[in-house]
Amino acid sequence: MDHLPSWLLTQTAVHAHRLVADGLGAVGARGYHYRLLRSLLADGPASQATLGRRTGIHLSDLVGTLNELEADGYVGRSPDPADRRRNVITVTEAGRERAAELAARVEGIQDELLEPLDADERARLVALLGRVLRHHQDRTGPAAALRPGAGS
Amino acid sequence: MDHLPSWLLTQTAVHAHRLVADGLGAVGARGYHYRLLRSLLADGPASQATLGRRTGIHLSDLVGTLNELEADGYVGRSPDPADRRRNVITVTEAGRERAAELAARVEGIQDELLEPLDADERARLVALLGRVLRHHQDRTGPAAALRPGAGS
DNA sequence: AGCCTAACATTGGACGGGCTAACGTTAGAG
DNA sequence: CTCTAACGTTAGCCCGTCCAATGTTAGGCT
Repeated sequence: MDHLPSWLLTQTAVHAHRLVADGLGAVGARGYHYRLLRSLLADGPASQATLGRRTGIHLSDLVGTLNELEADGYVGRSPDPADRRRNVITVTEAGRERAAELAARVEGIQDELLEPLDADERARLVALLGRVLRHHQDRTGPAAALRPGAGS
Repeated sequence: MDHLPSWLLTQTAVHAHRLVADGLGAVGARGYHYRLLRSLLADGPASQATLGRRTGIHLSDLVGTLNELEADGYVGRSPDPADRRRNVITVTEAGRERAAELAARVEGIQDELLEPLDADERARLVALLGRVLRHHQDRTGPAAALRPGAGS
């Protein structure tokens, strides 16, 4: 059991996830909040649909998460005048600060997570994981993004 | 986002998990089934409590999972004559075959998961993950196992 | 103009893995 | 003989992921 790559990966991820969830949970946030704020700041305001594509968060989950962020005043939801189907999501000033706060916490957690590894090893691990991840994203990721026209 | 170790780890784990879940799901099994059968064959029959400690599966989840395995005739649940609090879990012959079936599937999936990596890189990844995992297991694992008397 | 398809936002639900809390039973130590 | 602790079970929560169905709006095709 303890040498199966899939086991190692998922179990280590459990710990990583717990660290992050605890770190964010301590200030009343969770992963989705961070992901969304990040994406909004990095790539600008967007409709919920495009936001979902950018972050990989399901549309149905976006609704609730944005409700939370909106309730706390971190994002604004305004109907797109050019296309009334869309809600344009923007980050407020408070959201900017919130993003910085969460980013700092998440950043600090990386160190805790990789504590037993030195800088070189960390880089190697990141590189290896990156390759595996990209490989599988290329198989299922884009397909999911273009879901409707996937088959063609 | 795409360089944070915790992100890489959890996202890659999502893919790994999906591969395993699909592979096992195709024959009506899931991760817990495999874990339990493995542990029972490797380390022998055990009570549910010790089984939980060995596999890291929560006692409350064990109940249902063992119900499933028992219903399919893969394990037997018999009260321990020496300690009537305990249920001794044993693997049936069908369970042995089932374990082999699941092991084969899981084994095959490792290749799919690590496809973009050569043998050397796979070994390195496994080694790095193993170290990180052990590090965190030593911090939270035993504490969880000894939960009741943890503080003392 | 009209229709029909597709994109959009939303709701309600499911699932798997991990967890907590509570309860009754049984062992075993004091 | 009592009191503590381990055991099994049930019920339920959380987070992240995903599916199905609904109603609305845009836009292409005819």
